[in-house]
This record gives sequence, C-alpha cells and structure tokens, in this order.
Amino acid sequence: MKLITRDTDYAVRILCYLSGKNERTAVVEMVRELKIPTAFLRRIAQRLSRAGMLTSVKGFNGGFTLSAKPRDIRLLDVAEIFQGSFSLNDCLFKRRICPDRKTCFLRRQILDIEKYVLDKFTSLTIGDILAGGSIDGQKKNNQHRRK
Amino acid sequence: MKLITRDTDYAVRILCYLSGKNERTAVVEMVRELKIPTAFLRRIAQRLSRAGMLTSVKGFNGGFTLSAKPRDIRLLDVAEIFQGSFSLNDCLFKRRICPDRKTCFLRRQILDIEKYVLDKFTSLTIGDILAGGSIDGQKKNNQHRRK
DNA sequence: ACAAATGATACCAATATGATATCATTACAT
DNA sequence: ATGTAATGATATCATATTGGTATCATTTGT
Repeated sequence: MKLITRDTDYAVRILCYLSGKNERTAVVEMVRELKIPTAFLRRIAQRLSRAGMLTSVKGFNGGFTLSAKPRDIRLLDVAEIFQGSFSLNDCLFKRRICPDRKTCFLRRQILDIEKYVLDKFTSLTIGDILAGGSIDGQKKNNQHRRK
Repeated sequence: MKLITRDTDYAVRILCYLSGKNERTAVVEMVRELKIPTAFLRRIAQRLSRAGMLTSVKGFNGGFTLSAKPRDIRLLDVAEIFQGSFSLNDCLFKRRICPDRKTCFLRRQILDIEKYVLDKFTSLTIGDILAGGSIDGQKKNNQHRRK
C-alpha cells in the first residue's frame, strides 16, 4: 500500500523549498539542498512546470518559481501529476457489469475508503506541510482548519 | 490508487462462494460459477490454502473448504496474502534519517491515512461482505457494528 | 492402474516505477 | 556573434509488480 510515489514525494520537497525562496531558483541549487539526483529533479521540475505549478525561465540565470501560494497548492493535484487520476471511477471492475451483489458491496466499501483518502489529499496543501513542519510539530493537528 | 488487486478481489469471491457451501468444492466448479480463469483461480486457491484460510484435500473428490467462519476472516488478512504487508512501517523514507521536518509532517499525514485504511480493512470481514450483499444492499451502513 | 484432484514452480507479457542521458532551445554576458 | 548557463522535450533503461499461463509432481478414490 503506497499512497504516494517517490516523484510525488520529491515534488512536495521541491515545492516546499521554493516556498521559502522569493528568487528564481535553478536546478543545481535545489539539487544541492534536497539531495535528489540531478536528472531526476530536472524531470520532476519540468513536469511541475508543464502542469502550471512552477513558472520557468530559460537561459542564463533562469530557473523556477512557484506559480501559486503554498496554501493554494493541494497535495491531490501534485500527486495526480505523477500518479495519474485519483478518480474513484476506475475501480477493478470497470469494464464488466457487476457480477454479483456481494462483490458490489465490497466495491462500495473500497470506494468509501478511496473517497476518504481523496478528501485528505484534497484538503492537505503545501502550506499545511510548511506550517506543520516549521513549528516543531506542535501544529500537527491543525491542518484541517479549512475543511 | 488501487487499494486491492485482482488476486485479492478474486480471493474474496472465492471465500464468499465457499461460505455458501458446506461440501468440499473443486476448482472446476468454482471456475464455472465465478468466471475466473482456471489456472489463475487454482493458484489463488492454493495460496489461500497455504495461508490457512482454506483446507484442501487432494486426489479424487478432493477440493477446498473454508477453514474458518466467514465472520472471522478479515479482509486485511486476505489482502496481505496477495499484496504483502499493510504495515505502516514501510514508508518511502525507510532507509534514511528524516531529512527535514517538513517531509516528516507529510509522512505523519500519510501514515495517518494509511492507518485509517488499515482499520477499515481490519474491521471488514467476509461475513460483512456476505451480509451486505445478501439483503439487497439495505444493510449497507451496518457493517461497522463490530468496531 | 487410471483418473481426478491439489501442490509446487517456472515462466511470460504488460505496465509502473525510479532513474539516466541526450539533444534542442532560450537568453544573458562579453 | 559566440560561449555558456539554463530549461524543454524525449528516449532509454533496469527493476518490480501485476495479471495470467503452463508444467510436472503428488495424492487418492475407484
């Protein structure tokens, strides 16, 4: 059971790092700070850029900046870039008509659980992560104030 | 985001089917009823057997029977046979010391969500699935009575 | 001895994951 | 104008997981 992949994890770190900076930041600098393999970090930053989460500037002194406020970047949207849709529609049984009532019930249970995960991923933002981490974990249980 | 794999799904169907039967049941019969490819069903039944959920009898007139009451077979245990441990320990960061507080916070959130999933999978049993399905979905919201 | 069953494995194709490498393009500085 | 520092786009690769098949060994009732 793996809710987020390494790409998503790295993306979150990149977004958090850029939240604390006002200037454009080049990949080389991020690599230095975040210990993520250069080529990999580059690809992740590019994907975030294409997705509109980062704004990029090419050429000399180029680099990346956050396109939105940390508070407005939802974990769900980050995760979907790298892990595909979290939509509840694509369950195992997509293509066939419900074979019997029993497995239908299971399916409903699974969908309920997935919905819970979806809600959590939707309400958690980069801002929450920054806040949760910077005050030594004391604000740990405050992250749902926007629900 | 896929909470259960096809093996687990098929295993649940097999367990549900055997719940409704008192005699030993051979793979051929299950295949007829459950529309699962023979070789695949066989492998799944064997794994369930090795895990102690089914009791098998070899030879002429052999087959499988449930080893426990439906109410005592937890979805968690079924899923773990096919999908490995749902333990919360194996997060992405297993091998390294927590690189910074921000991602630690993320990790805690992820672990909390995983714990929720774990709880659900633990409380749901084959018995619940049978009950949920057999009364035309009317008992849909009753499945947590044992929590 | 035969046939009907499971046990144990080995294998295979497709996809996802984690990561690297390369060439093209842009843009500043001189 | 040219070199260099940057991102853009993509191709490639190794490994693991998933979904499924095939085969041979073993057991057992008739």
